[in-house]
Amino acid sequence: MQDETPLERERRAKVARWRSEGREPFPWSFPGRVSTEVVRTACARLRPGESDSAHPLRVAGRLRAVRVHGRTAFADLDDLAGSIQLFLRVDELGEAAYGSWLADLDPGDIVGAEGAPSVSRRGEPSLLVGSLTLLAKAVSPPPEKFHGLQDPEERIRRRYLDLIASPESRARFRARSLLVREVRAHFDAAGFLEFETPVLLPVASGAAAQPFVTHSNYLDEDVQLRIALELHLKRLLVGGLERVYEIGRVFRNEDLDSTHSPEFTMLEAYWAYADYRDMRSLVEGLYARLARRTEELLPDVPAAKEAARAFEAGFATVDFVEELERQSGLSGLLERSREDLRALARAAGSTVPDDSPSGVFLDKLFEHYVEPTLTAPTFVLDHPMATTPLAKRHRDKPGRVERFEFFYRGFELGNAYTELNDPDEQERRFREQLSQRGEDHYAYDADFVRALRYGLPPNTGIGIGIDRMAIALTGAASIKDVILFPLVRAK
RNA sequence: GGGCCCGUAGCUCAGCUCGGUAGAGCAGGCGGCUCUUAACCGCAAGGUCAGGGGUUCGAAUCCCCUCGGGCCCGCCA
Repeated sequence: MQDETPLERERRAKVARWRSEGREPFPWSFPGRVSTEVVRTACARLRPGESDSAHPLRVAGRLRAVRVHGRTAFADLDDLAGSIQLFLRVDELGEAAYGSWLADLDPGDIVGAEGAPSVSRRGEPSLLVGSLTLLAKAVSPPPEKFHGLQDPEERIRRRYLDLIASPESRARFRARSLLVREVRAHFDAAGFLEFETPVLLPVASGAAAQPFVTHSNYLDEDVQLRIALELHLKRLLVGGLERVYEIGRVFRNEDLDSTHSPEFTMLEAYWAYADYRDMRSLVEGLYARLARRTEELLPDVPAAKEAARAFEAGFATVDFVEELERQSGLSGLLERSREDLRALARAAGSTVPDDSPSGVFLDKLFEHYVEPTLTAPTFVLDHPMATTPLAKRHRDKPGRVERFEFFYRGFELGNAYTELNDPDEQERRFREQLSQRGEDHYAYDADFVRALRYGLPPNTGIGIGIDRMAIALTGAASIKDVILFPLVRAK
């Protein structure tokens, strides 16, 4: 065996011994198994020292700690529901079986146990084991039982070890999965249809980001991985599907840090014959629901409790320009020249290039003066036209678009517009974007513009970063704590 | 792109400031123990100190390079 450690050699010897005794160390199944929670429930009726041998139960999971006291032993068995203490006695198992088990069992082994629910004299719910079955030998030892796996690199590269060692990590990822289910339920109930649009495209479009490029042997052409879901979902509205959404991976060839990942999960939804005010109501309901659910899923996590309280109170609403002027003490921002805005952004510490459009400087000012203050759930409304090329102009406020972003704990969780649906204006804005960039991988999606010429109904659309949603609700410190396998360098 | 920090046994960590033959706990081995829960007690074992180079009589420790990682700042609408 390659790179076998002495510990692994020892454990393989146990596998060999097991086989030589005619027992299978990797059997096929363990029928009739219940979760450890069922055993706990059964134990709740018992007093310390009692056991219910009339109603045996079968559990299966991973052995964590084994505590041997001569002719009695305890072991903790973990499953997804939690854990239960196994209570092993010579009196129950017999000398030979008991001795053999203690010789050949190791922490990390996957075992099945059958026995009577019982409560130890010290009051610990247990299973008084009548028979044990090895279900899969752990040839490699698990991480340290008390401190777990601490090395942040190993926790990511070998996530299975992190999940074995950290109940918190397991609970967080379980919560993420169930929250995504909740998101789907919310959109489904509102009459939306979920679709899967292409990942491989001739030209990635719908956002300004560096794409990943790969090659199709069939076409003998380079293709790009999508950077957004928007343009294909809007094509579905052109086609008459009216309410559509997708939860899918998008790819941006950029840095990995605590809030960015080169591949991340985006929800986008488009809703025909509705505007951004309708979308606001939908989002408000969504987050109230998600926060409640998070609290159920993670009752011991303070951030989950805080979120439940925060979103129960609903969202605050502020106007982009009014709030920026209020927080910064500046005035007349919409009337100021680009040079003036650049100077203000510089003064606020931004180092974006001098030739950036004026909207970029406004965004930087907002990030600097306002975003850190947006700790409570807040909708920010009606951004300056210059910051937002793809939204429809505001029906009442000159120089603005119909847009909202929403914030919680100081960072942006989503972004919605009343969407632009004029094909000629859309084409003009794409061309402007191109001329600002001048790089061929920003070539625009001409067929999308062609689709709009056939008539895109008035609609509202939203993008929600699912990873950031998970961070905000579960209180995770980094996007790496909510993405199971973040991109790492090959070793 | 800039700055700071980390890499020692399967795992969790000391040792590095001030150079002198590598330390502990967990896990594993052997022995003991019939109510522990980070069980406990005793004995023995376990190392390419990330890799390479340099300084030195002598390097885990000082210097240089490389690899991998972390944090902060900047950039990424």
